[in-house]
Amino acid sequence: MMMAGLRERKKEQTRRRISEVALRMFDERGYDAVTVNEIAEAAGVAKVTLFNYFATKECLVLDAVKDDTAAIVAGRAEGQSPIDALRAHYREMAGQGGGDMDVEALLTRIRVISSSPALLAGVYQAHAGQRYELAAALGDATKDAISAQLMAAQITGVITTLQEAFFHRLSAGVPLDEAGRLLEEEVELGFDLLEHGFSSIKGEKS
Amino acid sequence: MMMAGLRERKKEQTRRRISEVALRMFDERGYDAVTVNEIAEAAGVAKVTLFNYFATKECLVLDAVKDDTAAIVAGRAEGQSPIDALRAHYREMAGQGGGDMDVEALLTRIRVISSSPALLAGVYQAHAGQRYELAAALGDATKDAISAQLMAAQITGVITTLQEAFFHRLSAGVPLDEAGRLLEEEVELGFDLLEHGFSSIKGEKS
DNA sequence: TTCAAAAATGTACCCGGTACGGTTTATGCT
DNA sequence: AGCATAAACCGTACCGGGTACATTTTTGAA
Repeated sequence: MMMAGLRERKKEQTRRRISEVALRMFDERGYDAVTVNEIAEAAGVAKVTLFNYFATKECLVLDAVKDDTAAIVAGRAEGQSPIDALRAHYREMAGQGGGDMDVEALLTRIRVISSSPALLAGVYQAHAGQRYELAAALGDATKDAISAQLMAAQITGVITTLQEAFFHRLSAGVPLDEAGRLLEEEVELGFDLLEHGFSSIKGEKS
Repeated sequence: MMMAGLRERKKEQTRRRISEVALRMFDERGYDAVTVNEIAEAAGVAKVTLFNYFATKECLVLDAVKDDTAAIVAGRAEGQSPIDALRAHYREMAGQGGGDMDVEALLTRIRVISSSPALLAGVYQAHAGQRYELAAALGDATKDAISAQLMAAQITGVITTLQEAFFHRLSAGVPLDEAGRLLEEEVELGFDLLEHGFSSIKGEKS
């Protein structure tokens, strides 16, 4: 009988502990200045065990971050265009301002990531992965492969940019609800750009 | 008097030798399977010297690769829109099929890069850097910062995708001139997408 | 209680990259 | 030509991330 084991719970618990300890240490002393040995010791495990939970040092910070545009496109309602599905999703997401998320933890995570070139590189890599997945998901609804790839690249670029702007504001001290409101506007702007192109706002310099 | 020294020539020569040796070894045995010690030994220099020429192992392959969309935008003709300048540049580039480039060397470079996750990560990082520079260059011509960033992200995405498709074809054995012809079409497609949006080709499934 | 599987561990090692101190070599000046 | 200087080069030792391996501890279930 597989009774939602105690084992599994302990594992998740250990994993969380390692991750939290690491994030706190990174935040206090900087990503590069903290060694995995120190993290392991502080978390009360061996180095090998740490690498058993997290494949790399980067993963200690980045494993918790994931976006899944491809899934949104693949799971869209019948007859809905991919771009509409994505716009609806991010519109809602911006509206509720994240909702159930732990703002404190998120902020330190952002702080750590954005102050480390190595971690930023990891983020870029993740984006590239998303781009490929999204292109595959778009493949069915577009007339050819290259169009799907081009659209996927543009969409991923826009979403990435929106996220960055949002996080940047949070880091700068803008309150969550105000950042959410700004994000709502920018989501519309971004998706309008995707749907209608640069020519729709060309030369409208304020 | 700075008379184009023998020293400088030797340096460039050494640098090239290291780079060429490294690329060949990577191509033969795989990026991860070759150590920098081996490269240094094969090139007849000390490991320290190698790292004096190339900051990291990645740089041995990636230092030769660079694109400069920001410069194209910054140096565009009076009254020309950024997007027009970029389209013109890549149109011409595709037309002459690279022209003076060494196809053989380029191909092995592509082969090495695309078969190594570490190198691909480096490429993605470079793209991100380009995105920031392009956003800065676009900043003057757009109505606000976020629009510039969104456009830069879309443009970078499109150019990246076009490059990837082109290189992918070359790797697959498509002759250079044919790949160039296909690229020409796709450049127009990509920039049309940027200018007029997805709605302009929506539902045109062939 | 007992036993097999899973998890954790310690050790030793590899590789990329850096610090340091000493040696060669080109260069510019006399 | 000869000499001083600064640049390039080198060997060595070291650090930190990551892995292989053999061993021990823990855990779930019979």
